[in-house]
Amino acid sequence: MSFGTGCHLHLIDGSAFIFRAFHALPPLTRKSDGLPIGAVAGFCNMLFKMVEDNTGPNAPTHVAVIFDHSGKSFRNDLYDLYKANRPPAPEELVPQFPLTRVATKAFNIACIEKEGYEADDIIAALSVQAREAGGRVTIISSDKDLMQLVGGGVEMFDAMKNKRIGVEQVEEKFGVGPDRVIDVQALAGDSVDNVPGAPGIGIKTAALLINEYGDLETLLDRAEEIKQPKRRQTLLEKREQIELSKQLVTLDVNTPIDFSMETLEVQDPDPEVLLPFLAEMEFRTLTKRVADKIGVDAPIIAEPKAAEVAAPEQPAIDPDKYECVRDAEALQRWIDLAYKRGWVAVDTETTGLDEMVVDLVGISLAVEVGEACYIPLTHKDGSDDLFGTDQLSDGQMNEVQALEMLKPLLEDPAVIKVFQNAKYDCKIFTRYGVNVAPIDDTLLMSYALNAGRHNHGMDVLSERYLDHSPIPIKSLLGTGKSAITFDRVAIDEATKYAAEDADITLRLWQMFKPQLHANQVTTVYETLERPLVPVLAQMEMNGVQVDRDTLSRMSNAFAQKMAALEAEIHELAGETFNVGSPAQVGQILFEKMELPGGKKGKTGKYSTPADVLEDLATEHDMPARILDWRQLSKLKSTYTDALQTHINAETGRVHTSYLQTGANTGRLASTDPNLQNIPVRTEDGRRIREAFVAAPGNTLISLDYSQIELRILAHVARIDSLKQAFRDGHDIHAMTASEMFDVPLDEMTPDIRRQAKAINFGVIYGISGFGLARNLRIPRGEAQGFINRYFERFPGIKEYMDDTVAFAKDHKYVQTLFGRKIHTPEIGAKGPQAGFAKRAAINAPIQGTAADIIRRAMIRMPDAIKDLPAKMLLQVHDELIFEVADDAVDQTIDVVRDIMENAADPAVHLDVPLVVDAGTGANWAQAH
DNA sequence: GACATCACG
DNA sequence: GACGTACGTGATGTCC
Repeated sequence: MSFGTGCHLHLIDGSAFIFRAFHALPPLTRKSDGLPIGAVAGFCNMLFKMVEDNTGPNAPTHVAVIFDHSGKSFRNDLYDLYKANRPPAPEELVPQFPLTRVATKAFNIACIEKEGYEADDIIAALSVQAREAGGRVTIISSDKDLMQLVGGGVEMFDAMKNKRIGVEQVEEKFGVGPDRVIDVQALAGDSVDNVPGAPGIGIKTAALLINEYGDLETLLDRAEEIKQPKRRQTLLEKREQIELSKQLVTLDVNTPIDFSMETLEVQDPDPEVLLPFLAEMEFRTLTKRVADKIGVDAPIIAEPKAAEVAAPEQPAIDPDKYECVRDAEALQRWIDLAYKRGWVAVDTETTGLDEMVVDLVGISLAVEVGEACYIPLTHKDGSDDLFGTDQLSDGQMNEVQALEMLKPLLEDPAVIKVFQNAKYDCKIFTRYGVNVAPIDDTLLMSYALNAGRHNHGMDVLSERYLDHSPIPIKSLLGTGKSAITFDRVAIDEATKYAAEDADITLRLWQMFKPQLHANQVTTVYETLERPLVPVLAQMEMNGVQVDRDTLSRMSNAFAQKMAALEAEIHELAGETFNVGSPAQVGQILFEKMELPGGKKGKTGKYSTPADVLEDLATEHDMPARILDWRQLSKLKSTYTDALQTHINAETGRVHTSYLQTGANTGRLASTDPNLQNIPVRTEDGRRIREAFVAAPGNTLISLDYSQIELRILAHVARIDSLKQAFRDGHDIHAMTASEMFDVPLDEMTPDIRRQAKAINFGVIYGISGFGLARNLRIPRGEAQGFINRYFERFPGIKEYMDDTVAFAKDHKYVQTLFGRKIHTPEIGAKGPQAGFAKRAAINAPIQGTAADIIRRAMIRMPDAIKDLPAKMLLQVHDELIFEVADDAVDQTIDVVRDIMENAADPAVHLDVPLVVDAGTGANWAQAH
C-alpha cells in the first residue's frame, strides 16, 4: 500500500532509546552468562508494546527504527568539537548495540541508519516526506532536538514516560512554538552535544528574546537595541558562533532517503525468528507474552545449568544442491534472502593465502541450512602461459557489479555476516572497498567454547560437530609443484567446495550460538574475541617498515663469521662435517672426542642442546664455537634472510598475521613472519631490531607492562606482602630474595636477586625442584629447599596452586579473571602427562589473565588514538608498538599508557597497580 | 613430516 | 616410589 492520507508512520529513535533504557532500568544481566542485557530488554518491551497496540486509532500503518551510524556526521565538518564532550559508551552497553539491531529485525521492523548522518536527520527527512504525502507521524523519542519537527500532523511520544509530546508540550519546554525551537537552541546551546550557543543565555532568556524579536536573524540584526549591556555584547560578539550553533541544531530534512515509504509498512513478525531470538536473550516473561499473542507455544528457556545443548536436527550436507550464481538477478534473490533472515554466512575464495597480495576469485553465501550458493567472479580458462592468452571463463558475473550489489548487505548493521575466520575475509573485502560489519566468527566461538579441547579449523569442527568431512581443498588444487590456484578450478567443482564451506559455517554458527550462553562464555566472546577482529586486521594491514639494506648487510656479516667459525670447527675436529646437523655434532663431540655428558634422545641420537654445550664449553673450544655458529645461523636464516622475503612489494612493509586462536591461554600468536620472537636477549640479535624502523617523520614507541604476570599472581593468590611491594613500587625480585634468604635489601647482591627472580618465574610456570635446579644449575636438593622456603614465606602461593589444580580436576577447565575458560582434559591423566597438565593448569589463569588485559587495551585503542597521528603496529604479549608522527610522541604515550594501565577496569578490580614502561626511537632497538 | 634446536614473552 | 619435568608459542634445517 502506498503511503498517503490515512497512513500513520511511527519513527522510533533507536539509539536514544537504548541510552535512556540503559540508564533508567536496573542493570539486568542474562542469567546464564552475565551478559548485560538491560537495554535490549527495555528496547524489546517497547517494540512489543508497539506491535501489541497495532489496532485502534493511533496504530501505525508504517514503522521504522532509526539508529545513529557510528562515526562522524556532517556536523563534525561544520564544527570539529561537535559532541566532543561525549564520554564513550559504557562498557556494559557496547555489546547491546548490535543486539538491538538484531532485535529490530526479529520483530520484522525496518532498521535504518546512514553513514554521515545522525538518526535525527533521517527522522526529520522521513517526517517531512510523510507529512507532505498527507500522512500522520509519531516520533517515538523524547529528544528535545527532535521537537523542531512537531506540528502539522507530526507529534512525539515519550515511550519511557508513556507521554505524548505535541505543540503544547514543546511550547512548555522551549517557550516558543516548534518552528522557533532551533532559534532558541542556537542561543541556549547544549552542553551535552557541545553546541556552543551564546554564553550566558539559557532557554528562558533565549525564548524571551525570540518572542520579542520574532526570529533569530532579526534578533541578531537588531542586537544593538538590547538594553542589558552584557547580553547585547554577547550577541554582537558571538554572532558567528550563534549562527554556527543554529546550523548544528537544524535537522537536515533533505537527508537522502534511498528506499520507498512502502517498505516500512507494518508486518507481522515471523514467530520462527522472533521467538528464538527472545529465548536466546532469556527474556522469559516477554517470550511468553509474545507466544501467547501469536497463539503458539513459548520455547523453553533452559536454566543455565545445562552445559550440553542438544544439536538441532539438520538435513544432510549435499554439495550437488548448491546453486552457482551467474547473473545479477540470481544474486539479488540471495541478497533479498539474507536481508529477510538478518544473517548470512559468507566465505571468500582467493588465489592464495596472503590477504595482502591475493586476488578475489569468488564468494559463497549461505542463508539457511543446506541452502548455499557460489558466485564465481574471476575464474580463468585457457592456458596459463606467458602470452596472457588466458581469459575469464564464461558464465560469471562482473566482479565490480557483484561487489557493488553485495556491499550494502555486507555493511548493513542489521545483518550479521558469519564467517569461519572473519579476519581473513574482512581483510580481502577491505582491499576491495567493502567494510564488513557486524560479524560473527565460528572459529572464535569454538575458541571461546573449546580452547584446550581441540583445534578450531573448519575441517576439525565439521567432522567433530557435523559428522561430515568437507571436500579437501587439495582435491581441487593438487599439491606440490603442480598445484594450481583457485581461479584455475572449474566453476562447477568450485561451487560445490565453496558453497559447502558457507553451509558448514552457517550450521556451526547455529550450533555454537546457544552453546555460548549455556557454557557462560558469551561475555568472553563478545568482549574479548569478536571486537578484536577489526583491531588485528587493521594492525596487520598497517604493517611495519623494515629496512632491507640493513638486513642484507647483516646477512653478509653473519655469513663471513660463520664461514670462519666453520673452518675452525673442522680444524678442531680433524674432519669436515655438517655443523648444522645435531646428529653429526653429537657424533663428533661424544664419540670421536669422547666428551662427557652425551645423552641419547628417543631417536637414538646424541642430544646437543645449548645448555649441554654450554657446560662443555667451560673445558673445550669446539662446543663454544658450535654455539657461536648456531647463534649466527639462527639469526641469519630465520631473521636477516627470511625477513627480507616478507617485505611486501607494494607497501615496502612487513605484514605479519596474528592468530587469535593460536594459544589456548588467550595469547595471540604471530606467523608469516613471526614478529613476536625477534631477538633481543643477545647483543648481536638485538641489532636485528635496528632494521625495524619508523617511516620518515615518525617515531616508533613501545609500551610494555612491567611484571604483569607476577602482579596477577600476587592478586589471584592474595599475597599481601607482594601486593604491597607492587603498590610501593619496590624491586620485586630483590624483595623476594630478602624475604627468602633473610638478606636486608641494602645488602642484596646481584646473584641472590637472580636466584629469587628464577624462583618467581618458576612459580608462574608451576615450579618443580628439578626444573629450578636445571635453570639455576644447582643441585636438585638445594633447589627443592628454595621452593620449600618460598612456600613457607608466601603460603598463599601453595594454596593457590593446590586450589587451581583441584578446580581443574573438578571442572576439567581453569578460568582467567575475565571468565575465559581453558580446558584441561589431561588433568586426570596418570603418568608423565600428569605433571605437564598440572603445571599448565597453574600457569594458564595467570598467562591468560595477562592476555585478556592486553586484549582489552587493544580493543579500546583505536577509539583512544583516533585523533592522534598514530598507528598501532605490533603486539608482543605484554608490549604494544606504535608508529607516531614525531610531534605527537609524548601525547600518544600518555593516551596509550592510560588505556593499558586501566585495561582491567571496570570488569575486574586488581589489588595491584598495573605499570607500563615506555620507550621511543627511530627503530625498534632504540624504542624497546 | 617428524625431530631437534632456538628465537621471544 | 617412579615417572619425567619448568608455562606459552613459530621457523628453520636435517634426515628419513
